[in-house]
Amino acid sequence: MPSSKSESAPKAIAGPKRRSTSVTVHDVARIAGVSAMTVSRAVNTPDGVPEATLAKVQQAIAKTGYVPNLLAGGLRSNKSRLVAALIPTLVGPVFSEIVQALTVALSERGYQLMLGQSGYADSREDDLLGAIIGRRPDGIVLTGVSHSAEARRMLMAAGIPVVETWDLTPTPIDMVVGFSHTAVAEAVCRRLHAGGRRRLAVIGADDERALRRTAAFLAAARTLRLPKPAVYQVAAPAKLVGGRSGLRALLAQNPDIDGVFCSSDLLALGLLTEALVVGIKVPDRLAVIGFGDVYFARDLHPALTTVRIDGARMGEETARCIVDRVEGRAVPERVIDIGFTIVERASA
Amino acid sequence: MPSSKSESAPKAIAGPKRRSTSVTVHDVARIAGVSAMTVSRAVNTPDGVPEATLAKVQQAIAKTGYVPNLLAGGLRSNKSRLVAALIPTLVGPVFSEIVQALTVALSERGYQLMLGQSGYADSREDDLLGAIIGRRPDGIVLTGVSHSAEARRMLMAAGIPVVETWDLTPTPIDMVVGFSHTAVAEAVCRRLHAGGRRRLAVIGADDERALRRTAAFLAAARTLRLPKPAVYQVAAPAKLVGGRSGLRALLAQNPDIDGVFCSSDLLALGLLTEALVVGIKVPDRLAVIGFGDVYFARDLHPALTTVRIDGARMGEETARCIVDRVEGRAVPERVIDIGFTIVERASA
DNA sequence: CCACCCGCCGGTAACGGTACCATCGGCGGC
DNA sequence: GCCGCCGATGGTACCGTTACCGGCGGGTGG
Repeated sequence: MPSSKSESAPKAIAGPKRRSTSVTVHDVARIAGVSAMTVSRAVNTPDGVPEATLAKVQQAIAKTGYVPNLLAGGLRSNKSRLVAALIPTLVGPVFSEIVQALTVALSERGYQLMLGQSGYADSREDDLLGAIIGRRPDGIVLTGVSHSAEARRMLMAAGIPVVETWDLTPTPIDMVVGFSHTAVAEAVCRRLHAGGRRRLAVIGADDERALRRTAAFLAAARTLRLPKPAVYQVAAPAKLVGGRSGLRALLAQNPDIDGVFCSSDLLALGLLTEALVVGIKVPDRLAVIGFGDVYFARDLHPALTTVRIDGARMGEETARCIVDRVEGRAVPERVIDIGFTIVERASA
Repeated sequence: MPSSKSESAPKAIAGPKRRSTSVTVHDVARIAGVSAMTVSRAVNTPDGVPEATLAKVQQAIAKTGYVPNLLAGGLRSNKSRLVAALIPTLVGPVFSEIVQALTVALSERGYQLMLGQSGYADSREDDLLGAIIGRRPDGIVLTGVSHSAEARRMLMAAGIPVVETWDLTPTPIDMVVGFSHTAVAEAVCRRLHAGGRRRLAVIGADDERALRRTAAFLAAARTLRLPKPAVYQVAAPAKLVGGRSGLRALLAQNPDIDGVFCSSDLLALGLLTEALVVGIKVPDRLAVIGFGDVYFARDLHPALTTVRIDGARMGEETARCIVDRVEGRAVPERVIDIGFTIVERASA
C-alpha cells in the first residue's frame, strides 16, 4: 500500500473519486436530455438554438446551479474573455476613472478586467507582464507609451492585442488611445497668456508624461516670447503637499509670478490651500490651471480651471478596440486621439 | 473557411492574430532533453529539482520564451491563483487603498487580482458574481457584509474562500476583515464631546455603512445626554459638493452647531471649503472630524482630524487569509477586527 | 422522385498543463 | 548480498469545454 498516510474514514471505499462537487456541461446535458455540445451552444450562442431546446437547457441549468468553467472554455477556444490593465498606481484620482470605465465597458461586453499595479518602475512592469501573459488575456492595456525592450518583445511574441493609453505615439506596439501631453501644455500656456499673464510657473511631478508637459510648457512660453517660467518639480506620484510647498518655493524666488500650471489637480488643490493660508488671491493675483479635472475640481474655492481628460471615453474606446479586434472586426485606427478640453472655471 | 463577414481591408492593420504557434511544456521538454513533468516541476517546485536539471530547463525556457499557460494549469490543478474583488466603485479615494494593497500583497504571493465594480446595487453584484465564479478564483473579496440571499447561495455552493471587508459581523459567509462602524461613530462622538462640543451634526451618505455610522453617532449623543444632532444626508457615493451644501443647510437650521462628523473625508473637504467661503473659523467656531484619512487629509487647511482606517493592513490581512486558506494552512480567526484610530490634527 | 441544402444535433478529439502512479538506480541496514 | 526505501524522472490519463465534422430529417427545386 503506497501512501495512504491519512487514516481512512470508516465509510465505504466505493466512492469512485472525490468529485469536486462541481457541475459540468455533461451533468446539465444529461438532465436536459441533450448533448454537451448543445448545452454549450445554448449558453454561448443562444440565437442559433431553437426555443424549445433552449428552454430545456435553461431549466436544467437552473436546477443544477451550473456555472460554466471559463478556464476550460478559455483553454479550448483560446478566448479567455479577460483583459489585463497595467497602471502605475490606483492611489490618487488620476487613473481611477479609466479603470472604472474599462471595468464597466468590458463587463458590458462579457469581458472582465484583471488589474496589475506597476508603480513607476519598468522592471516591475516586466515581471507583472510575465504573470499576466500566462493567463492568455484577450487584450492588454498599458499606461503610457514608454516600455522596456523586454516588455515590447514579450508582448509582440504573445500576439495579444495591446492598447497603450494616456499618451500618444505614432509608433504604438499595437494600438494607442490617448492624447498629446505636448498639446495640453501648449494650450494651457496660451490660455494663461491670453488671460494677460506674463510671469508663469509650472509645478509638476517627475514621471515621464508630467516631464513632457513641463518641457512643452517651457517651449510654448518661449514661442510666445515670455520670460522663462519657473519650474518646481516633485516626486511622482504628485501629492497635495507638493502644491503647497511648490507655491512657497516659487514665491520665494519669484514673488511676482501671476500664472501657474499645476500639472495635476492634486497639486492645484495644494496650491489653492496654500494660497488661502498666505492670503494670495486666486485668480486676481495668481491664475491657476490644473490638470485632470478630478472629481473635486469643480467644487473647490475658487472652482478650478483645469484640463479635462475624458477618462471614461478613453476607457470605452480602449475596450472597444480590444473587443473589436478579438471578435474579428476591423479596427481601422491604430492611433486614437481623444483630445482634451480646458474647463473654464474661476481660478484662471 | 472562417466566416469573414467584414470586408477585409486589402492590407493594413496587421495586428497580432496568429496564436497557434505558442510554446508548450512539451517544446521546452524536448529542447531540455527531459520530460514535460520535469519541466512542470522545475517551474512550480524548483526546490525539489536537482541543480543540474533545473539549469537545463531554465536554459530551454529562456531559449524558447516559454510562458506557462495558467488556464491549463488551473484547470487541471483546480488552482487558478486568481483572486476576485468586488467593490462598489473605484471613483473616489475610499476603496483605492485596499485595492492597491490587495494587488500588491497578492502579487507578492504569486496571485493576481481580478476586479469587479458593483456600484451600490445588489443585483449588479449578483450578476458579476456569476461571471467571477466561472473563472474559479481561489478567493473572493467582498465589500461589506450585506449581500443578497442569492449571492450567499452562489458563494457557499462554489466552495471558494470568501473574505468580506470594510465591516464586521459575527456571522460572516466565511471570513471577515474589517472594523466596526458603530465603534467609529461612538469614538468620534465622544471625541467631539471631550473637546467641549455640545451642538453636534452629522453629514453622511446613504449607503449601508454610512447610515450605520450616522445611526451610531445619534445613539452615542443620546448616551452622552447631548441634544439630538442634526443630520444631513447625501446620495452615495459621497462627493465634495455634499459637504458644501451640507454646511449651508445645517447652518440654516441650526446656526449654533459647533461640531460636525463628516462621514467621509470628501465631505469634510467640501465642508472646509464652504467654511472658508462663508468665513466660519475651523476649529474655533466649528470642530470637524472626517472619516477615511484619505491622502490629502493631512495637507488641508486646517489639517483634517479624521478617522484612519488602515486600508493597507486590511488588504494585507485579506490576502493572507485567502492565501493561507488556499495553501492549506489553518486560518484560526474567521473574524479579524483591524480597528481604527482617530488622527489628531488641527480641525477638531 | 431524387438530389441537395440547411438547420439542428451529437460524437470525438483536442487545448496545455499536472495528479497520480510506476519505474529505476543507488544506498544503508541487517 | 538482499531488501526496502528514497530521490529523481517518466508515462498516462484527465481537468471541462469547445472546434470540427459528420449525420439526420425535412423542405425545395429540377
